[in-house]
Amino acid sequence: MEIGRSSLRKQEKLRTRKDFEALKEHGKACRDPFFTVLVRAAVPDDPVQTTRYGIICSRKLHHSAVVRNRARRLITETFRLCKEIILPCSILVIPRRAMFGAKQQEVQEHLLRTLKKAGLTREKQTADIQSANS
RNA sequence: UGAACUGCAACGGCGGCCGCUUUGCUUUGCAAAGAGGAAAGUCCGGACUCCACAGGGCAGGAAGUCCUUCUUCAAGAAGGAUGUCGCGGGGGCAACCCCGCGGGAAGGAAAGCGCAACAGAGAACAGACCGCCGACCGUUUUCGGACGGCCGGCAAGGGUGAAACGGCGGUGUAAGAGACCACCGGGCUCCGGAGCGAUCCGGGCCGCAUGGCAAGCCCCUUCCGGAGCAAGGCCAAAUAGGGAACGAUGCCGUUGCCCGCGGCGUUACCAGUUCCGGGUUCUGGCCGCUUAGACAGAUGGUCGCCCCCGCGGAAACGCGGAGACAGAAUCCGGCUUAUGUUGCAGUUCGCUUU
RNA sequence: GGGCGUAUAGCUCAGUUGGUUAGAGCGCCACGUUGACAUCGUGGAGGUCGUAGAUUCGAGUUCUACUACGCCCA
Repeated sequence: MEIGRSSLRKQEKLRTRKDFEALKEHGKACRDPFFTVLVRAAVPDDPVQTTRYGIICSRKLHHSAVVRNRARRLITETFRLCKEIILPCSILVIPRRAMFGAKQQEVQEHLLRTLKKAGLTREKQTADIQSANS
């Protein structure tokens, strides 16, 4: 597995209002200085077992659309680069004000640390693959 | 040559790797296209769509000097002109005049209504506080007059105010006053001339009687039917089958209101029209929808080089930093607001040289 | 995206056709009353009227632009 050679499709995004409401109600919250993450393990009866993500970046966080767009794009890019080492689940990321102005590497660092805290990274289970690739 | 301000124009360039949206094709991929001057605020106008008509009146809204051009329903933009206001300079005792530069929601104040606090005697065809003058009475007297009271005349001086009912000099008078005169200013539905026109110039008349505010009401001229892509059209699914109004001098729609116009039918259940409620939902899909065209929302991430700045260095170069304001959602045009760097042009100021 | 509305004391609101010093209730502070508290009484503090510009002699009020907050739509 090599990081940086993956694509994202529409199926990997949370698209309906039901998905967002379910995550807001039943998701497990993990807080970070950069963002709040709501995670929920994949539905057992779902045969696809994909990792799906969503972002909430409302006008309340920042009035400038440019700043909000950059936050969204950085998070999307981080998911694209790191999706192979994340277990199948639904992730909802809500950026916080401290994240505005950060670089992509910093966002990736914070997101992986938060997901590792939640026990959703594949690092331990696939340590041999990681070492073999590196 | 430097600084400040104003206006206009362009916005980082190239390449590697990974990736996103749409379209097309010979479909495990390839090719093409992919944010702005403000995309913003939503302040205006138009296109477009619907409301079975768009007709009339009232209300409401927008614009407002003149000419030309662009545009053209209307707004709006550019250039020039006129008047006004502000600043600077000059003239004049002053009122005011002349010249230069600059500003813009620049119609009408003798159609009418309204307002002007406080101060001040008086604030709109006003006004006698301090004053000036005269007659009479009283006291006093150095016989010039002074003081007090009362009656009357006077808008010249002081003082108040944002604004005090033309300015200045003279004649005149008891004192004064456009009461009268010269000059200046002002007004006129007067006359003549110039100009397409706003308007200007000259003459005459008016002694000056009606000054300010219309981003107060209002009047005049021109224009505007209403709502807006969540407009609207087609298809599908689901829920409910509940409540209210309506029986033609009635209800609903059409514009806020009226007229007018259109729809609804008579057996009171059913059915119908409209409204409310309920259900579904980022409306379920497609069209509208775009040589960018999304519908959890694409136009990105990272690396290298060249541009810009700072430091070190003779240089090559090394290190660090910065590239503003800001992201389409039916489209187009205008206005306003946010803005860094570079280039060009204009104005003002400083320095140097001739 | 489109169409509207509001902003005045810590809170909820008044403020007339522009006019002197912007008011009311609750709250707050001090004093009195009480052994102490509540209640009550007296007094007081607290306002760049959301921001800036314009009109005017003079803007909470009129006009323009901006900011913040809120409501509606099929």
